[in-house]
Amino acid sequence: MPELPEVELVARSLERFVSGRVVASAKLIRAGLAPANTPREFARVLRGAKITGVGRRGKFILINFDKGRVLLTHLRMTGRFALLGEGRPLPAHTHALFRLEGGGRLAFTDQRHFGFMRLARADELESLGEIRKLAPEPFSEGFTADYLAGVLERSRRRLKEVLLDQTKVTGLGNIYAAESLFLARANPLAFASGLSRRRVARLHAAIQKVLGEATAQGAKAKVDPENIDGSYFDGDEEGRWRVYDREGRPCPACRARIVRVTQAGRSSYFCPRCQRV
DNA sequence: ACTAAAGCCTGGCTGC
DNA sequence: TGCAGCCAGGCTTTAG
Repeated sequence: MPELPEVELVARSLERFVSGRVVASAKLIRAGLAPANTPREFARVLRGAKITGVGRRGKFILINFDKGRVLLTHLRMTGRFALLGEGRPLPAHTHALFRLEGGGRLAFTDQRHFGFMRLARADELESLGEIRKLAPEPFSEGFTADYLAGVLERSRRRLKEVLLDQTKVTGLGNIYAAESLFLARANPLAFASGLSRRRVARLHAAIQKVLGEATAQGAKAKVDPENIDGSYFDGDEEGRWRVYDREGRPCPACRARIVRVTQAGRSSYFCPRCQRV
């Protein structure tokens, strides 16, 4: 159920735990996980392939192999990896399994079957539909306040819907979008094109602050190799988010009650006083 | 081109 | 307690 900071943590964890390892055998257990590949191709290409590094683009994890191959993985809501020691039972909902030379297995599990894999040639990565359409990374040179202003100006949708559109801004999901809007004191229901230039600049800064802080927290997290799902928070859930999932609770800034509305089929949370339309 | 709504799945929680 | 209905941090596809 990860957004950019969680995906980043999963990528870094995989880098740490399995980079340099060689796949002894790979099995696509649920073929629908990787619709662009056949289970046979999956097994054939990955057998003997060495994991040379693990990266991230948007919410996609990129597992790079020698032989010029890359495995795109999207966790969607419930995808996760598990590195299993010898003799450990296979977790429930395992949809792909990689046996590693020298011992151990890497399992991809996904309770809700929303996750996605695609084995591709590294040289075609940028041309793949999944990657090509993505907006600039939030911490790249391309993601400036000017860029964001342009995107918002041209949209007829409401602010939060644009923030969730990965072709406009990458990495935000429902939670960090809500938190970013709160920090920027911007209303999720406001029309994107109506935002003042000043507020766009605040929103741009808020997105980087929210994602940056979460990513930094993730970098310090202790990760269980058997449960690589990007979770990094080990504190008291109360107070974890400023507005997300806090309907009826006091706004941390002004004590007004947080409101929840349904927007594009998802919950949006905001402070009606701090985040006026 | 753009946007809105339905659809993909399973499981946990809520309210009757 | 049993169960229907709702909800879940994502994205694609279809329809307009």
